[in-house]
Amino acid sequence: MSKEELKRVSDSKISKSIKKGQSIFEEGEKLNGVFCVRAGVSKLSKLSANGKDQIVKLASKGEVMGQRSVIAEESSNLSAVAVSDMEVCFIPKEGIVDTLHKNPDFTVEVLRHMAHDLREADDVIVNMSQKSVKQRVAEAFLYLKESFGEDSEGFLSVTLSREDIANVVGTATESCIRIISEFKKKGYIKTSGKKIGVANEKKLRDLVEGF
Amino acid sequence: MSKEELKRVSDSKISKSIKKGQSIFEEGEKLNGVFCVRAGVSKLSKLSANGKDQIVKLASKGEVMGQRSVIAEESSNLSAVAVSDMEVCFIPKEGIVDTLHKNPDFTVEVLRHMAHDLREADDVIVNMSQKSVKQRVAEAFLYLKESFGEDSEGFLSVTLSREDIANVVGTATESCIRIISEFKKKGYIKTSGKKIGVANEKKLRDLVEGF
DNA sequence: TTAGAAAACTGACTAAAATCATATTTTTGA
DNA sequence: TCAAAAATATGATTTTAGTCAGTTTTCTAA
Repeated sequence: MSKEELKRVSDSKISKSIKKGQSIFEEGEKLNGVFCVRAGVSKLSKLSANGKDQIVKLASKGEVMGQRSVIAEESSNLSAVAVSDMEVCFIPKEGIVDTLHKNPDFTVEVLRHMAHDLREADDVIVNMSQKSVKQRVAEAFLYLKESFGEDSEGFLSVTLSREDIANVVGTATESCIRIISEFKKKGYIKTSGKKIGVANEKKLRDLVEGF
Repeated sequence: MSKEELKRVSDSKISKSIKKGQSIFEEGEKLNGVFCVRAGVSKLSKLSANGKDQIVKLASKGEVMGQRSVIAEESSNLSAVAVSDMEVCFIPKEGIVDTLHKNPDFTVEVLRHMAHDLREADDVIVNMSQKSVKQRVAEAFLYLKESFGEDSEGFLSVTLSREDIANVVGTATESCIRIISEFKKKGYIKTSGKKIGVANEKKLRDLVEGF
């Protein structure tokens, strides 16, 4: 499109407000379109057999949710729930499938994007299986800082509950809390209410690298 | 293409023999084409910081390796090593990129395929983070049986070393061996030399589901 | 504003898996 | 065919993370 065309399509649609905690779509649901995030952050998660949610991805402004399912013509393998108040717009399936077949450049663009997502997914697999919970928590904070930025006081712009952080990392909430306490005590991070900020990026990085 | 066109392109190329254990491409390498597997099985793995390989995918007949990197125009995030003697053929980048822009149906086909891979990757992430090592080992055997079949005597067609199995599952080799011994003792699997066969599929399935 | 609920936290204990050490078996190449 | 190397196996121990139980703090809605 790519950027321009997507923007045009997106702008033409009515944007919808979603309150924090509200669901956008559910695992198993048939999606008849994709959702573009205009503002706010959504968690994309999958329920595991033991009843825990695993957060696979966080989507923020400019990102598209549900395209995998629409393209593969499968029901969604993930649920999307707002982590903060959001603005999203909806693009119906027909328009997309149509464009995919008519505009090769757009399709290649989408393909590239998905190739990138796949690489990220590979990286997550390796992290999950080869790194300790402590390393993964450290990495999560670095990722949140890098991807969503921080406010004027150096706190992460996205505020996740401890449970959500645990679900990103793939660990028990209590374990996650313990590690957060430890990091705080060691001065790697700082907290203010629910807000968390990276205080010593180098130390966190060293930890992730295994030092 | 799609099937036909891919086959045509593929057939026109010289197929190359790869001996078991030989490398096809390395992590970080720039690929100027993709590899189609004609025969045999290859492991696609990524080296983690602690020096262990994580096997992300096993590719067999009909599967294409390296397309993610070629499409995203990035160097490969994975290494490919033959797990058995193989026949592979090489399709140069140019031909692919060209076709992608000229043949939208082909591109959509590739896109669908990648969407599918992405879903599988999401599932792996959840398994890795939410299931026990024992469950993952059980799942690995079921996956190997389902994906690559078994011989006339009921042994898995792909023979992986214990270390490779451990690297698929994301665990220490010793832990993997212990679990294999346990499964054998309980009659869930049978072995004959290096060969492993599923002996009680139901029990393995129950274990994966958490019973 | 305040009671009740939810989230965050802490401690004690248990279970799972990694690590280290070493033995045994299998494979391989000279 | 035989010695060395690699793979497989097993035991003992330690580390890591999960579970359970209970407390404190924070948030929320009547």
